[in-house]
Amino acid sequence: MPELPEVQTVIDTLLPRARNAYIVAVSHVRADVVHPAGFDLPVALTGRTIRDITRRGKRIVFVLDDGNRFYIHLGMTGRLTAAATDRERALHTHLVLAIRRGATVGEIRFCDPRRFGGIFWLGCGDAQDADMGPDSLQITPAQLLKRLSASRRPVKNALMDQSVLAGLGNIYVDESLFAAGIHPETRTDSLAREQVALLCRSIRKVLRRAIRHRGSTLRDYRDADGTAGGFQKLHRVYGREGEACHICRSAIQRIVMAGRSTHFCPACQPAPRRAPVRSRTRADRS
DNA sequence: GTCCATGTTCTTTA
DNA sequence: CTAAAGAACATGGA
Repeated sequence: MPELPEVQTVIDTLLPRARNAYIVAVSHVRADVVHPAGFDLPVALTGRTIRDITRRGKRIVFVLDDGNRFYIHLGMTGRLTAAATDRERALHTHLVLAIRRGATVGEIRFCDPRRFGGIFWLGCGDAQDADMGPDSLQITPAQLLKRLSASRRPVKNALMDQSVLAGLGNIYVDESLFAAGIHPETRTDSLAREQVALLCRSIRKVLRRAIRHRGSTLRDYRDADGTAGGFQKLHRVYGREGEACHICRSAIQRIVMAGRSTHFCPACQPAPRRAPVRSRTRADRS
């Protein structure tokens, strides 16, 4: 469930309990969530201190006192929580860090039923995110224009691609396109410069607002304290198929793009004039 | 039993 | 060749 606002909220709630925490022990490691395969996480982490936790796209990056880093990706159903040692452990808990801060002890737990998430060791090298686009909270109109004009895909598909722009997922792409009044099937190479600039502002605005409301909880997502988010109540299109658009009262539509549910207002986000999304046919190429 | 789900990566197709 | 579409991954809820 976690897109940028949820990941940021997890970090914001985890940091007060984890910064400068000493890792006493590492347990409940499920081998197939650790990358690279076979990496000895207990050896690397036991006795280290967590200096900081930062975010890059949807990645939660832990910075250790020895200069090494690793990140946790929550995938679809991952949860990262701070819990009292004696509190019952959830099913599908795949990593537990026993920590001590001064006189306070506790645990950081990673739980992920579907196991689409994982723990990724980075070491201390540079260029640890070379395959990722600019962060969605920092993106500038010029950067976005450059990235989008490099492809001819529907804008929805391009925005879902983490190498184009890091941090957006299915919910916030739909919400951002609605905020910008752009139909998801619009091809990126047909977006005007001003549309891209508006989209850029919309993305940042939607994300900041979602963070303010502590993310969207549809089912699984919780912050590090176990608290649900509130932004799902403020979604304008996501999950609102058939309901009235808050702006124009038209019925919100749902289609499938890139294998994902895609929601938009047919009036506020007018369909592209030429060649919508469909794949090219033999006749098109001749 | 069916379909669907907040994500990423590998494979196949065009 | 590259770009993009599609399938696969694993679990649970409706």
